[in-house]
Amino acid sequence: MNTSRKRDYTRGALAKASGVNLETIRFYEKINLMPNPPRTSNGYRCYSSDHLKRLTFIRRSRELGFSNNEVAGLLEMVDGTHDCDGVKHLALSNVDLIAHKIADLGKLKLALEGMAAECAGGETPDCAIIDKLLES
Amino acid sequence: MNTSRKRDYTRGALAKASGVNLETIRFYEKINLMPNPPRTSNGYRCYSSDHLKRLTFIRRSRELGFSNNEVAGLLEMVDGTHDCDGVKHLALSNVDLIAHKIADLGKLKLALEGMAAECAGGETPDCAIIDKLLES
DNA sequence: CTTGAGCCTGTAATTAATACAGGGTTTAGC
DNA sequence: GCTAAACCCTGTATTAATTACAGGCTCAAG
Repeated sequence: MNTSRKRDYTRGALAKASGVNLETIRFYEKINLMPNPPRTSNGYRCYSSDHLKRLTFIRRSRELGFSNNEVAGLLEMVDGTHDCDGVKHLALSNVDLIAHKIADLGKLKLALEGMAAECAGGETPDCAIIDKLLES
Repeated sequence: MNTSRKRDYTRGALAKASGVNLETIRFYEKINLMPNPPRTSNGYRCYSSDHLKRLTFIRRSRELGFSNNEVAGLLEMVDGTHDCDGVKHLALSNVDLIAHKIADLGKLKLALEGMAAECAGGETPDCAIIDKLLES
């Protein structure tokens, strides 16, 4: 057994393991997303697998579009009794936001594709499509 | 007909008409997304409907997730200052960019929806979303 | 004529990082 | 045992994209 009993990480090791930038870890410490870790005798930060878990949670949440403030809220729920309704509501409101962005991007993509097609002639492009986007 | 013949806007009026913050207009001027407008005798900025059009385009593009730098590229296309080949290339590379963004957002949306679907809601002690974010 | 709204300028604060500068330590090679 | 690279520490500065504020002018209404 003894697959990984209380492995320690330096800041650099934690950065590699979590996929979070070295400096960003210190930043998260400053804004209290991450706790002040214990230090070794030489003053180096000494992280545990719990820290790795928490930091990975933060990274994933950020990648899903949660702001640092929202992540702080999620972490509070992780730490305490998590209020499932609150989490779900936050997730779904982000889904709405993303869906809207996707729809808008689709429209602009069509407009740009149309414009590119008109550019094929070799003359100065007619910006009718962009104009249309401007008017709407 | 004379629906709107060369209406002038103050900075405040332009802000209201475009939906862009008053201060942001000055900022766009500083980073050259917006031109230095003519001034009235008292030094006030004097905008036209062309400025409004351009600023609205910038706002929409920003809302669609383009960086200010990317918006600058889009505006070059709108201005038609480039030869057709350059314009077409820029347009198509932006289409790629948008397609990529759409794909990424689609993945995010699926991930969030999947997590939310597994979440029972209510005040149950376990939250599927948080569990997923905590997974090793 | 005197408020107050609106304009002007330059600078500071905000969010979410990232990048130094100028040090101290640790480890790997010779 | 010694040197040099690699890694850690701190604090501060920079980035992007705004937004806010301080300290003044000016214009329109009562």
